[in-house]
Amino acid sequence: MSWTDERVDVLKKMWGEGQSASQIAKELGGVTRNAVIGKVHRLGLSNRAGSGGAAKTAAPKAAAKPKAPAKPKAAPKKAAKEEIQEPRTESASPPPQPKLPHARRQIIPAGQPLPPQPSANEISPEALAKVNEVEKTAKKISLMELTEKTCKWPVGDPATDQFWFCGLNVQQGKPYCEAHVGVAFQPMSSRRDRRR
DNA sequence: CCCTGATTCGC
DNA sequence: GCGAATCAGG
Repeated sequence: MSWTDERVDVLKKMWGEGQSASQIAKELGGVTRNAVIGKVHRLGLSNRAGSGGAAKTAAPKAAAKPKAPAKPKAAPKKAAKEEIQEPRTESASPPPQPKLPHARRQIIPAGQPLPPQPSANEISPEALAKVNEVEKTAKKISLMELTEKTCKWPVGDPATDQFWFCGLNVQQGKPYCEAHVGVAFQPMSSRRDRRR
């Protein structure tokens, strides 16, 4: 596959939306995430920030990279050195789309085998909000569609057909997606043992 | 281990 | 220009 206009377009769009390189690669098909990233760089839109910013996983790395290759697979040539990078102040990036802060609380029929919802009053509002968001965009997969990589967070009442599993990509290792991990695994904070 | 993006460099 | 390999961080 080559980078046709349309494909580049999709790339730009998705990258602008904050999609990950791998996601974009999957979407486009025929390319790996490396290809996507490489293209992104060549297009000059490496960082999605731009405004004065604070790039979390980008900036501070730009420097010399003294490799000590134990695998002389390629002759370590000294490539042209990039002098000083000019932090262009371009603002061609599309404005982020803040979701409406709908505090829509959905009353769940409270089955029994509901996920470990630790007294839903001490969960950080942040996490809850996030979960609510997620449940809107969840893939809503069935039991049999669960895989090692799908969030296994159940939603709805198992007794009704209004039941499904989140199905989003799991956070890594964990059984839930990031959002659900947030409410499922509450750190042991705010749980002060006021007893006694 | 999974994932991310960043960089290098042979092609 | 392209992207695999690699690096570096979470």
